[in-house]
Amino acid sequence: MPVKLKQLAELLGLSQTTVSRALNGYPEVNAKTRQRVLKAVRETGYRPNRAAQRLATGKAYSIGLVMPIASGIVSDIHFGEFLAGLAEEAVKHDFHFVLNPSAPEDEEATFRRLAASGNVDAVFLAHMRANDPRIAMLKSLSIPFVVHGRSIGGPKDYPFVDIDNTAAFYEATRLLIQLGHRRVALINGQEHLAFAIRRKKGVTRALKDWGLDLDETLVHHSVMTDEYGYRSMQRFLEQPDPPTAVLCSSTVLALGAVRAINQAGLTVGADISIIAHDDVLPMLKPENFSVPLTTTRSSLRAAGARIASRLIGGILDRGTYPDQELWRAELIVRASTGPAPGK
Amino acid sequence: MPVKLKQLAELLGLSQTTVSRALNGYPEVNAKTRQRVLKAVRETGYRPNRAAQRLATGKAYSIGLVMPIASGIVSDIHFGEFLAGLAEEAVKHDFHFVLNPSAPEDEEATFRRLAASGNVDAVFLAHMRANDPRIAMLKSLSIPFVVHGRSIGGPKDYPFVDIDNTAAFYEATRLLIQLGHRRVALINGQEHLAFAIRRKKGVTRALKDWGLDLDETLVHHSVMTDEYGYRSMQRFLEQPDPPTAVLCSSTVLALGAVRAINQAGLTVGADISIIAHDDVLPMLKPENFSVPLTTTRSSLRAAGARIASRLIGGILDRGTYPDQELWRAELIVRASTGPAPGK
DNA sequence: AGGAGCATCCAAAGCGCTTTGGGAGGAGGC
DNA sequence: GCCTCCTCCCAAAGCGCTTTGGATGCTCCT
Repeated sequence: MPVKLKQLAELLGLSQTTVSRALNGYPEVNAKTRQRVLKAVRETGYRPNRAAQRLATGKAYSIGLVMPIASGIVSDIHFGEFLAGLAEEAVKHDFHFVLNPSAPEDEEATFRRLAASGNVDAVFLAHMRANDPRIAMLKSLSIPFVVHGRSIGGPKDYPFVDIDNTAAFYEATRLLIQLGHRRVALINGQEHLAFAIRRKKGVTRALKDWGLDLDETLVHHSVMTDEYGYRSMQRFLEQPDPPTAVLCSSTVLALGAVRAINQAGLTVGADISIIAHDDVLPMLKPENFSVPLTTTRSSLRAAGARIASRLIGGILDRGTYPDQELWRAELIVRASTGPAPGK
Repeated sequence: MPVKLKQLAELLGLSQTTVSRALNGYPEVNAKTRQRVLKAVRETGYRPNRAAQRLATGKAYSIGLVMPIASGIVSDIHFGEFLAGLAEEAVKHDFHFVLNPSAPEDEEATFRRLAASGNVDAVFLAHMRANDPRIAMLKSLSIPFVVHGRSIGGPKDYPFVDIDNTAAFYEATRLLIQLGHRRVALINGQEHLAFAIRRKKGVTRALKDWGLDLDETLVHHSVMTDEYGYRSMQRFLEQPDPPTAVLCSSTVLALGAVRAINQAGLTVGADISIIAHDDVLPMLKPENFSVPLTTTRSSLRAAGARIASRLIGGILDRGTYPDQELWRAELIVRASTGPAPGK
């Protein structure tokens, strides 16, 4: 039988009120008293009963998740990794999840139901598209949220955590150009997703800054699986004037691309340079590729943890966070990039 | 402001006790009264406050999930699909999840903490191995659980939902034999997993029943990704006496296998027959393969939903379920299977 | 006729926290 | 020396449900 607040108060010769206030950081309690309370908590192993807190405060201490289920959609490896980050942080604070599988067309209704149910204090949003209507919707539901990624166009004032995709792919492309590459290909995520749009923009801009153009036939958009990486690369190589370098939006895509390259009898890093974005998936480390992969790195799990942290912080009124965070990806050079052939 | 039990009771001219009992199916309430109550609930849209129920009953109304995070491990597509099934059912009953990411070596501690926290009423267990120690552990923690899959060896009396992997692959193999195939290969899941062991057993047994042997060089175990399906098939085809038929433990593996076959200039269903196990992944339908795939089918999402259903039923003391369920997979013949070449 | 026994309902006591509305006592101002 | 104003603490009232321990009639038996 776990110790309860009442017992703790008796033990300390204090009222429940004071103990509760000491624990929740209210100012009207003597510093010395607070110390005594905290010490007693440590010794007794007291943990407040979440059910009681929920009832008393009206907070749900849980966060809502709408997980997309549909044919084309990413219930993929990236989602799992992100979820792990979210959960890692949530479990520390004893937060629950309400998982709502939802077909894309029902998503709005799902969010609405979720907000109305009172079962969650906050939600998070991902897979941002251009002019994503869900941001305005969540605002109108007036439920706290944090977006993973950013929309393009539409309202600007919403909380998000994103990486600077444009900059990351700009820098990656710049490196390739500096190495002498002139024909650069891009194997990207699905065309409607904001991150894919930005990455393409980064590539385009870098090429332009050096007086080059992005050849549209060297750009493929698809679900980010091994399979599509392979197919895309294969088609690039079939072209009369194949690229000497390729950027991949995921190491998963790169896996397929590398296979296609090898199969064509070419060597990664010599005949074809490759840079991939690395979400730091534990099962697919760029350094373990037969030719270690040059990458733009930013941990998906860390993003999940950060978003959970911000959501939870907001709910508990603790800590202050910047509203909009744009993380820089690190450009890590390994062996898959080299001078363009013939330079 | 949602309507509460008290208001509902006043509205009906009844006590809270009676209304509560009417809603929770207690016998000491007149049938007519119960009907009145239910009608009022429908009209007012009353929904009991979960926080209050949690506090009053001591139940958590939530189920615990330990999600494996580690290099080799499946935070893969199959997990997402299963999770969707779980969540689909849970959301119907207003159940929450407590997601615990955990490295395999910490799993025991995680379960222990989870059970002790009182945050969950039940947990579920997956990725069964032979002699899986976690079953005994969960029993000793005396927290309700349902296993997805079955162990091999060890205690027999625990609740599970599994498919009859042995039978499924026995029947698939039998079909191949009847079609004249004699050299049959198997691209399986990881060797230590119970389902993989059983599937191999099914193949072995079928071959044996027809006086044939399973050639160990025609059996590969790996994580079930496209990539490994491709590699395995490629290696089979390089053999001096390649198989004329291959069984895959997942459509994901089959995807790679098919690619390897095509690339070798062979035709699926004519030169090489292929049967895959189909978990009914929305993004990978066997009927959409260039040559539609013959499969043993059993929906992973349905299994998730069923397990959630059983866990929730157990918590609410509602409904009775068989303790151990062994589902039969359906063998669905499509175009990827045909007579062995030269027959 | 007098209970026993059942069916049906109710008042009130929790569940374990947070929060409201003071109250005691000492410091400081005049 | 009196009043005001903090500082620090407390008692008690919820939060919205479930459940205990009766109460009240009625039927049925003997």
